[in-house]
Parts: sequence; C-alpha cells; structure tokens
Amino acid sequence: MLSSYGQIREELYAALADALEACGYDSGLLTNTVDFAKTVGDISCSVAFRVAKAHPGAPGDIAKNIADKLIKNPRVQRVSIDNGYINFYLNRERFTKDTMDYIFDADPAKPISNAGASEKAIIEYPSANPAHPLHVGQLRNAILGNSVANLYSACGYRLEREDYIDDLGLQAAHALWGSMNRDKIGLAFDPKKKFDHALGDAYVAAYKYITDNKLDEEIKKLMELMDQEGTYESGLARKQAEEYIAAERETLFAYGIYHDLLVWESDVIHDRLLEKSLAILEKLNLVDKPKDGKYANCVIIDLKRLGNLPPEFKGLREEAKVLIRANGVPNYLAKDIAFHMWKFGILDNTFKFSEFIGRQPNGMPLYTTGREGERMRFGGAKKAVNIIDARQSAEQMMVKVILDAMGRHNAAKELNHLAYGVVELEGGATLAGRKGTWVGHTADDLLREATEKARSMIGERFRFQEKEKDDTAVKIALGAIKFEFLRFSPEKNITFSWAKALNFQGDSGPYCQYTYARALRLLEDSGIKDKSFDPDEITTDPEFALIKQLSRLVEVVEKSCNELRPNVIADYCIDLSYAFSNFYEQLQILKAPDEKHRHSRLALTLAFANALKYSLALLGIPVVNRM
RNA sequence: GGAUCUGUGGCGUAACUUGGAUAGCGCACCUGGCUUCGGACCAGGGGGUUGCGGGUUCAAAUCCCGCCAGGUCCA
Repeated sequence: MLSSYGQIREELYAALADALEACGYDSGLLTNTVDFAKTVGDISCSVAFRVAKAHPGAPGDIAKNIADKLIKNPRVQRVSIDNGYINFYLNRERFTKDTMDYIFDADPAKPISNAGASEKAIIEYPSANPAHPLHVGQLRNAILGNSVANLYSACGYRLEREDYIDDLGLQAAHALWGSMNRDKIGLAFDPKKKFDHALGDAYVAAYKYITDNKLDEEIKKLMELMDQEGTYESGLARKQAEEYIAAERETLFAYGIYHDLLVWESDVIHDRLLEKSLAILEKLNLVDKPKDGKYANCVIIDLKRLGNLPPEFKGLREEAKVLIRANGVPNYLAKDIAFHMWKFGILDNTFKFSEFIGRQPNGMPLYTTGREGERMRFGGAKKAVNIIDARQSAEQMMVKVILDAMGRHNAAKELNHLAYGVVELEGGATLAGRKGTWVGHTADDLLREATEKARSMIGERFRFQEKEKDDTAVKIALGAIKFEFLRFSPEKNITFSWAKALNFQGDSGPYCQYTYARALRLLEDSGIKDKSFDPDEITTDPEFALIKQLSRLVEVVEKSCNELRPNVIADYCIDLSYAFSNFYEQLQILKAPDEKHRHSRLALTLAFANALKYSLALLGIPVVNRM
C-alpha cells in the first residue's frame, strides 16, 4: 500500500524522468533527489545540481528547463524554481483527500505495507539467562524485540516470536548450585518472593561463594551432569529454569510482551539437532578433531576453512573456534549454530512441541520445545532477526560466516543481528547479573515505580474508579518506560536514570498519550460517528502541516522496519503529536466558524488519533482515552 | 595486536545507510499565552567552528584517509 506521500512522490519521479529525457538529460540522476521541502513549497527536487555537472548552464536554468517540460499533475498546484531547486506546491484539497482516505483505510489488524511479501521471519528476544530477574538492560532487549516484531508484522512478514532459553550455561549452573547449596550460601528460600527474584538472590550469593572458595571444578562437573540426559542434575536444572521462565513471563506480560515459542538449549541437544548439525559440518569438511596439541580431543572449526573472513576476524589470536570441549560438553556457539540451522530449515525440525501456557494475556498460546509433545510447523524461516546486545557481535558474526561457508549464502545474508548498546547505571556502573548490580534495577521495580508516579499524577477531573485509575496508571507507566527505551538509536549505549525513565514531559510517551487523549475528548464531545468530511475546508497551515505528517505513515513504518530502528517510529509519534498540538492550539475545532469547518477538523482529529494510536502500538505503547 | 560501536549548544538526543536550501527536538534558562475544545500544553528567545586534521564535491554532520577520546569484543 502506498501512502499519499509515496503516491505523489512516485508520480513526480515519473514526470521528472520524462522531463529530463525530453531535455536530453540522464533520468538516472533522479535517485533520492525528491523529498519533503525544507524551506520553499511542499516537495522539492535537487536534480538540477547533478545535471549541471554534465551539462553547461547554472542549476537554476537547468531546473527551469526541466520544469518547463513537466506534464501537469492534478495533485500539484504550482511549481517554482528557487536556488536551483524545483519546488512543488501541492494541491492541498487533493492531497488532504488522498491522505485521509489512506489513513482511514489503515486496519491495525492487517499489514500496512507488503514489503515483507508474506515471507516467514523468526525474531528472537530477549533470551535472558535463567538466573536472575530481568533488569533494565535486558528490558531494553525485550522492548526493542517486541517493537521490531510489531514492525515486521506491520510490513507483512509471517512472524514467529521466539525466546531462547540458555538452561545449560554457566549462569544457569551457578544458579542451580546456589539453590542446591542454600546452607553454604546462607540463604533460605523465601517462598513469598517471586521465583526469579529468589533465584537471583541465590545466584549472586552462589557466585560469590564459588569464587571465594575456588569451586570452578565443581561447577564444571555440575555442567557436565546438567548436560547428560537422565541425571538428577539435568532434571533439576530444567525444572528450575521452567519455574524461572514462568516467573519471567509475569514480568513480560505486565509489559505487554509475548512470544510464540520457547526454544530450550537442552532440547537442541536432546532432540539431536546439535548432533545433526555437526554431521553436516563434518560432511562439508568444516570441522576438525585434533588428537593432540592445544585443541586435543576438541571439536573445532579451523578459521582457515571458512574462506575469506570479514575484517572482524582478521586479527584473531586464536586460529580456531571450539565447538565441543575436550570433556565432551558443547559450548554456546555449537548450540547456536544448530539453532540457526533449524531457524533456516537447514536441519529437519525434530523438536517436539507442547503448550507452555495455553493462553497468554494477548489470547495467543505460548509453545515450548520439550521431551514430550508433537511435531509442529515451527522454524524453517527465510529471515531471522536476533535482538542481542552488541557485546555478542563477534559470536553472531561467526554464525553468519559459518552459514556462508556451508554454502548457505542466502541464510547468511538474511541473518540479521540487531546489536543494541548496553544500559549503564548512573556513575558508570554496569549491570552485571553475577554481581547483583541489578538489585533495585529490575524490570519489576521500574514498572512499579513508574506506575506509582503515574497514579499520583492523575487528577480528580474524571472521577476515576480505583480500578480505572490503576489501569490508566499502568498504561502511562508503560508509555513512559517503553518510549524512553525506544527513542534512542539502538546502537547507542544508554545510561539508566530514574529521572529520565519517569519523565512524562517533552519528548515522551505520556506526552503522546496526552495528545491522543485530548483528541479523543474532542471526538467524544462532538458526537461524530461517521468519518465523512469536506476536504476543501482543510487548507490552513497548521492543518496542512498535520496532513503532511499523516501522509508519510507507511514510509516511516517501512524505514523503521528495514533499518531495525524503532526510534524512527518514536520520532514520528512526537512529530505527529506536535503537529496536532499546534493545530489544536491555533484553530477552533468544536467551535469552528461553521459546520463544514467543524466537520472537517473533527475528521482530521480522527485521522490523527488513528495514526497516532497505530504508531504507538508499533512501539508496544497503549493509548488512554483520558488521563 | 586486530576488529567494532560511539563522539552534534550546559545536559540528553535527531538527521549519517541514500551528500542538498537556515543542523531538528527535549531538559535546563528567559519572555508571552488559560472567565480557554484538557497547561502532562502552545508560541517566541538566547545558546552550535557537528571530537581534531586532511581529501573528494557546485554542495559535507553525512562519503574517503589519518589522528584523538570513550565503550565493547576476539580474551
């Protein structure tokens, strides 16, 4: 679907191409020369500067030549030449009608763009280690992942939302050791505490005890036992991780974040995916099993076998990557490679699936891999998006390189890593699970604080019932938190501060929600039911500025999706809200001078409300009717 | 040692992928605006050699090269 802006831009490109050809210029020069005008007119074209390189004449004269040859477009009122730019003044009535039509046609339940062409995509987030409650750093992951997933759906991909559970890793081992040795770490299990928090306490204490008493060998043995099917330790590890995941869901659900499937690292092993992936690598002659030397008895990938390596791997000190250690325990990379072969359908789907939760609050079931269950059609995607922090870029690149070395060039190309920056604490501290710096900075803490603040700010104006007040406070809190995590470019590190996370003014989620609530109030008070309107009454600057913002909704969504940058949407929500606020302040809506203007402005208000609600939903932010 | 990300008014950021007109916005600061369709707001003002130095170009925050500083990874 084209937006009204996309439509006119395409028409202008076509008309300009003809005009350039008619003048004897190369129409290929037009690429990226047409955009919204910054100073004069509505849309402008800078192609004359490029033409002037190959042809005599000043850009201004060339622009004039081109403009003279332009065929008339009913969407354009007039054309002017200024400083070498060709500036188009839109026919406001026509453009308004085009814009309103497509905004009213946009259905939140359906893709707004078909850029994804119904291809299957798998998105993975937040894949947190089951050792401590989600902290604000991991929350950035979950909020980003949720938003990118929304964007993929909006762009017409068939989407699978997955969470990968590293239940065999070092962190899980430390946490398990902690809960098995509560007497040593001096911590009694507090059944009143949410399980992830209780486990987190044990994990931090265990890590300290293990380090102080140099028990690394004991942990290594524990990991070996966790790895073997049928041992007491492996059963306990899985049970504990499942309990953790259930508690973690409470947090994610409170944030409105959902998945389709949990994939367990232990199932990658037990359902033989790892074994099969190694067999494939072996067949392709990509792995070695040295009998002696540094890597004796390990299964490794010799980097020399991977062909031309990207610059990331140029200066490596190690000449090989270990997949399976000498003691037979596969490392994270080995399992990640198998997992990604599955994602792309290179491995047979030998997982067994069952419901982990029959119905999430969004109404959809959450499935899980496991020992029991049936075959289902998960995996086998064309595209994968991994929301994983930037520290793991090298590891992600390695998976990509290996897929490429396997001859799976398309899979390698379609494996996208959103390498987002870390969240630091004020004063420069980092969030480290094992050190317990997350205490006081968990996702649960944050939502509780934000909700409390939002609740205290809700006035008496609407005489809310207690329940309504609570619901509204939660929505505003989510608006503040999610917006604060999404408004920055993902690659930037961010410093978490309570003041910023609880900011409800200026460029913020609550500001957008407030603007929406004002718009909705007008619509409620007006009694308007239908969306009919008379576009020639919408011609003033504040109105048309809002129309221009509305006209680019689809372009914004596609850009944000293609670039994996939800901050593009966040910016757009602010732009929309400013444009509406300005319109709202400068013009009378309910008290418009006559019925035609009143109706037109209310229709514009409704179009704005639709677009803003849609955009905020892409960020995972709910709207409120009053606040 | 190599790789990678970041550097934009006092602070936080957008625009960089695809070069284009006066570098957009928020916080803080200053001025003005509610017997008002909702002040969690709006309008206006001060504040910028876009880390530094070269290069390419009619045009550079944006592209190229070299530095500097900070984060991260290979470890």
